Amino acid sequence: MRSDCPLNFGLELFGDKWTLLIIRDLMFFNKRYYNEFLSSAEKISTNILADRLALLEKQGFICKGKDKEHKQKIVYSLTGKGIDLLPVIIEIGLWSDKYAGDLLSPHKEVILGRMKQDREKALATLKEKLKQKHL
Amino acid sequence: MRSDCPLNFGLELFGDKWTLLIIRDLMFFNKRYYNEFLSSAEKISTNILADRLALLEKQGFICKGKDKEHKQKIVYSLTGKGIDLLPVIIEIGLWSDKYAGDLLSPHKEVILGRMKQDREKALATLKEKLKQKHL
DNA sequence: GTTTTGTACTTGTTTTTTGCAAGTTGTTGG
DNA sequence: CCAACAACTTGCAAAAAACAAGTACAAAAC
Repeated sequence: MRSDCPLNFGLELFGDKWTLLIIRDLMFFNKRYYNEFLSSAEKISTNILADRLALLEKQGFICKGKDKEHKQKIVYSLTGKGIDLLPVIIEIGLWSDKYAGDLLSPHKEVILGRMKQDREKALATLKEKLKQKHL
Repeated sequence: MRSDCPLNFGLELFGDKWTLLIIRDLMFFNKRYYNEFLSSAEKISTNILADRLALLEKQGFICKGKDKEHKQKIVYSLTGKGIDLLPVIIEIGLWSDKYAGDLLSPHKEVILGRMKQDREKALATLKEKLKQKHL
């Protein structure tokens, strides 16, 4: 580690252009399989995806599971540590909503709109849903 | 841009290991000069610092000013767009506070403690102070 | 039951970014 | 005048990312 600063601690773990996008896919787009992450809009390359999934699992943000029906499939899901990144992701979203102008998807309002109305409640509701889906 | 997702928008601008640390130095450590950023705990290298300062200015997160007394010195300060990254930085800090265990500086509690007590008020107070110092 | 497809990767190569050391240009205090 | 300072720039080696292709094994199709 480069320092004992809390911000730096987080940045060393997920301060790059890809890691939080994988978490987002798990949180908001209900993606669970390798191929689903691969086909996201940002077009992550396969070696980077494999690398980040391994790192995320190693640090305990996500965990791997077996699929009952399809033995060859591996199911990825969030841990509590991963779910707790929700406020970080939401704040980045809110900042972008303020400064990106009309460059963003119109669908953003579904989530961000509620956050602007009542942040604490909207966060709590979303976190509960994530816990039910993932833990 | 890789996509029209709000999270991705933010990550393209400050999704790396260094950019937010410079913003942090401006926000919490009252750093204003090139050499001050250079001497932070994380030891950024000089070419990366120059590159990030140029990017941050280009995107309107910070602005360059002249120092009255010392003509050779350049003063960096935050814009409103930069100040609005405060919640993002705080959320990363709160997350780290929860998961880093005892790896973090004890000084963290000065800021993070108040955030846990009354987030909205603490954020508003800090933002006001930043506006007075920078704008 | 054998070929084909699907899924989760790995490997190799090129390009880009980072990290490190040193050099450059104008400033200023003595 | 001159050494130290401040804000960079430049050059090069190392690491990481992007791109293209290949592999191993399960399952579906024929």
